[in-house]
Amino acid sequence: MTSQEKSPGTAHRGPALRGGFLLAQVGAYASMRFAERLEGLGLTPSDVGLLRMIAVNPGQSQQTLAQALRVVPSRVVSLIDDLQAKGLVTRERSSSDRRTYELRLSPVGVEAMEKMREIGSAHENDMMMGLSTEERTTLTALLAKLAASHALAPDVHPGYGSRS
Amino acid sequence: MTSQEKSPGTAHRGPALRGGFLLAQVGAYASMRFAERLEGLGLTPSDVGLLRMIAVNPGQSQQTLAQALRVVPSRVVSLIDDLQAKGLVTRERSSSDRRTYELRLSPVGVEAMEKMREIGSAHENDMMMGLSTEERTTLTALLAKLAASHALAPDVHPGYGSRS
DNA sequence: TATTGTTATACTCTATAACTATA
DNA sequence: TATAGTTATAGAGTATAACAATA
Repeated sequence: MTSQEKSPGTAHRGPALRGGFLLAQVGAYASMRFAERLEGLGLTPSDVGLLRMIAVNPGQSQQTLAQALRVVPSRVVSLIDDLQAKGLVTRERSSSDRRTYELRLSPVGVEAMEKMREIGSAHENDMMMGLSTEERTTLTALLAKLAASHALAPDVHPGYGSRS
Repeated sequence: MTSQEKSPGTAHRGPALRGGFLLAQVGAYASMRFAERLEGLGLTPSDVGLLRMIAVNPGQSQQTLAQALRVVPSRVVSLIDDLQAKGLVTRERSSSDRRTYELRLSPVGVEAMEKMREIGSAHENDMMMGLSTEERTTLTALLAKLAASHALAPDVHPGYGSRS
């Protein structure tokens, strides 16, 4: 009903091809919108992921983090540098192995996590706006199933680097 | 059933928060896998999107393309430079306005489109592997609904640049 | 004077490799 | 000798701004 000129481009390609593209398209859009919301907080999506990893597993070393995120250790350095400069994360030399740091959220970091949760909630509502409650549940379940079938780690966004 | 140590991180956060993250996570994964498949063809996901826009609307100018992709014109220059260097796209001065080029696929470009279609199809199957036929249909429909509700252009992946 | 395409430039992100301190 | 973290450097990707040709 919308094709006025000769332009195809709207309704070509069968369902066999659309799913992968839609996944990438909607996913990139979701990331973009989330990043926009975070700007107000002075954080990037990477920061958020990192903070969550630290919150979930306090005392972790940078190496451990690098492996979990599938990122090069030097990348973690600058990421944590930022977070520390913002006062969200503390680095403390481990007493058992003084080569490593123990990473923890500062009180400010804990507050930031709370704000992030609110932002995440608003983002979720905004993203899902067009779907009914039941549809949201279905979509989330299907996405979770897909994530599981590809062995995607529950909390790791594969967008920290290009390292496989 | 998988939480062995004290580590949470698997089952926290209610359904109210997971959808947006899953969208971004699975979407980024889909993009990554698609990019990997394209490497064999010597193309990037951007190239593919561009080729498709040109295939759908032959004779377009670079400006038109830049607007459709929401990218700065200079970006289109280097993107098309690449495609032309690979022999996939032709630039021809428009006879009505000699400032502009008319962009078209070369015969090689048309062949490449065919290979891309195969790659896309294989990618789709791989991505959806974990879902039944019915589930795939449901997921695709829900994603399409989401895309429509956010007014995402049917064929434009929002990943060409940072320009809103 | 306005528009299309181009070039030159700079900035951001990320990886690689060499280095220091500790084990 | 091996490992954690760091620094320096380089490459890719992308935007901005100045510019030439055409309108």
